[in-house]
Amino acid sequence: MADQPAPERADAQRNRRALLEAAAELIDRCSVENVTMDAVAQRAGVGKGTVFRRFGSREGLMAALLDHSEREWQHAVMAGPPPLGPGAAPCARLHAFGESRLRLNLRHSALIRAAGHTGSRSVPAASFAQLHVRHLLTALEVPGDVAYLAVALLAPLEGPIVQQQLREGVPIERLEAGWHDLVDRLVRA
Amino acid sequence: MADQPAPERADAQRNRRALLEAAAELIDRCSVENVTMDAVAQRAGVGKGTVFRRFGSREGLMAALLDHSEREWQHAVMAGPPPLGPGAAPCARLHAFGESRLRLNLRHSALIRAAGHTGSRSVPAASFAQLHVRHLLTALEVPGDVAYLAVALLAPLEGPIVQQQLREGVPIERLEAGWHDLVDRLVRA
DNA sequence: CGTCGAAACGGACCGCAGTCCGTTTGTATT
DNA sequence: AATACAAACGGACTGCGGTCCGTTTCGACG
Repeated sequence: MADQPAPERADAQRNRRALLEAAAELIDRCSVENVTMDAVAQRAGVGKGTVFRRFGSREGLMAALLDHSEREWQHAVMAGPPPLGPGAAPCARLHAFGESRLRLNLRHSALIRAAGHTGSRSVPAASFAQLHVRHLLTALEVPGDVAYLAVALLAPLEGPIVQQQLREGVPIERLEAGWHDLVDRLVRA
Repeated sequence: MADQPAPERADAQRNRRALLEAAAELIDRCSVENVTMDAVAQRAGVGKGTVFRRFGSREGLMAALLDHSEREWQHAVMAGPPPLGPGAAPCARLHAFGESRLRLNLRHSALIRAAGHTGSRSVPAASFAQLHVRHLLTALEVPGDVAYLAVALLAPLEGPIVQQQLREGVPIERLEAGWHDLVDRLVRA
């Protein structure tokens, strides 16, 4: 099999990198929501049309940015040190996984919001988290609809829900405790 | 204690109703995302500024619309026929509750998206659902952090998550089965 | 090295959310 | 009923996301 049908022209690739870099820089200077597409285009030295050609929409651009961080995290999960990475017992990994995911979703919450539904959890490297949890649950011999259980476990870690709770004054330690408790209850069958 | 500091002027109240009605009508004619604020204002026979004065933003308007349906549902839960309403055993009510909530979130998904974070679950009649589940869990003598458990149970019923699963081809019956299964596992302690 | 087609580019242009401020209207008071 | 003031109104205006299309550039091939 060949690669994707179109290997992408050289200037296009250069522009994409320039745009991502420009966006990242602008975002860390002012906040995510204050970065305009025009500003990104200008800083990258390209026309506005180019930005939209590459990323489709503002959400698309943010999603691309997210994707990068997400990949690093995926690497930490699949090849990093235990207990998050391989080498620890499935149960310990599951506990560590939730904690890590919780913090990740929190750290990127602004970006996640800006990425909307085009975000990491839709198409691309999509439900990596889901697959991983599912895998761990299987290893733990948890019975039942493991795929659904994975979704259900992950759901309360999502950015919007976590943020809402923090806004209501729930301390983050309690959210972590909740996660661990939830895992314990479901793993015991 | 008196009412809210400002009882709201008569014309203001009239305009609010007109706007909500206009919005509802336009939404059911074309889809939610095709309804513009100008159109709503025009149909209600008021200026655009008035719309924003009343509802703050497009999201605010959508949230107000949602709020109405949400209240009806709340009434069904608190005073309607069993098993959703009072009169059934707590366990049966909890099962019925999730199913009903799932369908509700699905039915209003477009509106929920349009209402963004200003939506029902933030400030106004806020986490009614959460309180109710918490109440039922307490009645069932489920031990632990019941407030967190309520959030965790509700999370996988949220619009975005449900829609994502449907998009992946999961049939809705499986989501319902997942809910019932989850409840069973958590209630057994 | 010259030619050619496809892909990328850029920026003028459009529609809509949201703001601003001068004007109008409702209501409390005497 | 007249007055006065706060609150509501309306629509011109701004800024940004997104589109469109004529022009430029890449790179494959002879």
